[in-house]
Amino acid sequence: MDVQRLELLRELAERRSITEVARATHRTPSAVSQQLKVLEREAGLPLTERSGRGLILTDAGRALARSATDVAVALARANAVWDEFRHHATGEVSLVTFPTAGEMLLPGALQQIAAVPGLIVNCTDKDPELSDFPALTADFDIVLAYSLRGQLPWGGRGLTVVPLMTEPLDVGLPADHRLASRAWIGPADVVGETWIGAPDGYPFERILHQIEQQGGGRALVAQRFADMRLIEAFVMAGLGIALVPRYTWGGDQPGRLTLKPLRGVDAERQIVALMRPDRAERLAVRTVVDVLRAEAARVQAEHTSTAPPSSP
Amino acid sequence: MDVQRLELLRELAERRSITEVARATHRTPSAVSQQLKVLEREAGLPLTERSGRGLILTDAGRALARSATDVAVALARANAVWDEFRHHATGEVSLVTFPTAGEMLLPGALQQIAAVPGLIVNCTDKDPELSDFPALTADFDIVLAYSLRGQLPWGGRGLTVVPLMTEPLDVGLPADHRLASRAWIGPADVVGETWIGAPDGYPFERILHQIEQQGGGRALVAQRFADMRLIEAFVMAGLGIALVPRYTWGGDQPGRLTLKPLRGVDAERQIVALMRPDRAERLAVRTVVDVLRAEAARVQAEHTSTAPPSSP
DNA sequence: CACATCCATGTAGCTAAGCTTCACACTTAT
DNA sequence: ATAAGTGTGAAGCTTAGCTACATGGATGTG
Repeated sequence: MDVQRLELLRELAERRSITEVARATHRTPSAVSQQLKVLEREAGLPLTERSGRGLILTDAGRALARSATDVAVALARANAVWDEFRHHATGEVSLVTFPTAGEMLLPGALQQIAAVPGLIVNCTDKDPELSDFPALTADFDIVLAYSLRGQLPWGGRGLTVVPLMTEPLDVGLPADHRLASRAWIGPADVVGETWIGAPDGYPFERILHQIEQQGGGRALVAQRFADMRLIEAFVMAGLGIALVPRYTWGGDQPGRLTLKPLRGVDAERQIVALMRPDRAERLAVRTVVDVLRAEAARVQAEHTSTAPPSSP
Repeated sequence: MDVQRLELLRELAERRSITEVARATHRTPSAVSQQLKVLEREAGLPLTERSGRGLILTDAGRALARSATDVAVALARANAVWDEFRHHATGEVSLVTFPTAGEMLLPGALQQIAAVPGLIVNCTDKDPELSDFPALTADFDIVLAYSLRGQLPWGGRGLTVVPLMTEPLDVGLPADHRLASRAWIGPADVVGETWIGAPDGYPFERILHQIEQQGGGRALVAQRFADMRLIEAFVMAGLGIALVPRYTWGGDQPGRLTLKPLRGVDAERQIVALMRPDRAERLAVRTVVDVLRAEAARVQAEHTSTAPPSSP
């Protein structure tokens, strides 16, 4: 019933391999194996089973790992208590983001965080196609993730989810496009267009499918890019139109690219912070998340009041 | 942030002295002092303060101790999880009771518990006058306690309270008493009587005061005893009347002592199991409490159906 | 006022838990 | 078949945390 051992079991439940757990906890695989063995002996029943050259957890093992999370949460909360007593959220916080959210939120957020002494935030970006968002919570304190409405991939995993904002997805058009003077756009207007899409597996594809269904036709996807800057360049060159997140759009080249809201299709993405519940309790982590929420609200307010996309 | 150390701090919060904590945890005072020192250094601010030759906790220390309880609860719950997987509540459970509840509940309960292999229950009794019920939870897993309605002494301490039963307090009369044929009794009927009371400090005294207020007079308390058997003997000898818990009464001497319900006065006591929240999570403890609840319900049902005190 | 007592806390040393290193068995890919 | 991945075991070392003993204040008591 030692906490360290329970923690190891929990890591094993997430990382599926003793070698990975050892790497993550800066230990030898042998040490991890020995500790899990002790835990198993204490428990009195097998917690793991060999499967191929790896191993998997038994039902008992999974159940114990689940309650190990509660222990970790309580422990992290205790830690937060004395951080609050000292009035400073200290320590390092690691964060991954997908590119567009990072561009939109992180510069402003980190400027505010710089004012907090002793709080260090390490940011990285990862391409959302390659990455399984929930899995990243094992290695990062905060994972900025997005999902389209209706699909909620991070429900049953026991992760803490903090919504930051919901961002409309508009249609990006070159300034000289035939639809550039319209206030908004419906599926039928654009179903025949040439599109600059996202690679397979990106959730944006689902919206394109919706457009096809609602509009009654097939959208021609000429190119598939992950980088939004690249997509915008293609649109401005007149090589196609694309779905563009409204707030993320820098508005860099006024006159060469305009955004039109899409009606009749549920085109929104929800941007959230994803965390392991114990890490979410850390005062340093909570502080960063609060700043992110405020920054997201600021961005959203700025766009809705000053610059509706129909009349830039 | 080690759990062992947090546990020590929590013990210190309850026992107010390092020596006592050392005794309770089977350690040397020096060892306890060293560990608390480490914890203090980790926390970065003082957790204790010297006060006379002892010491007291600072605000930070108390706050940390509180959250240490949550950690202990989570840990105990994890422990219960694998106990449930093994389908047997094992281990030792210690229990204190006040005499009357012990007589009423424990024999039946322990007979049932004997059927559970590996579950050992150690019982003791303590006189309720001498004992501060909440304080006993530091040394016993389960504390059987009682309180009169309205007064709830175990509210803010963060203890787990499981109600077992509410027991009416009747008036015990000798069989040849002038009121022995009445179906029930009001305050005015008995305010002038000679009473066999409880020692000062017992909550029963409050009910006697209520009777005096409602009845308009003064009750003459001839003797004060704590032992219920003794009180009953005095009543049967015609030396006075007394408040007798209805279900506790053995009914030993039919015809020599009768119980009459008291109307117009809120004469009930609530019998509860009092536990430290982490101990309450242990499967073995929960099992014992469940048996106690069932036994209490059985006793109550038996009395209300077969033997209303007005017609024995 | 000295004395005994009770408390917390330091110092020295020992024990044992938990780590690393190395070696081995086993399973899958090339 | 060889190589590279997996988890596990035995031997040894490091160190966290304990005991034993000694010390310094604070509180009663002759």
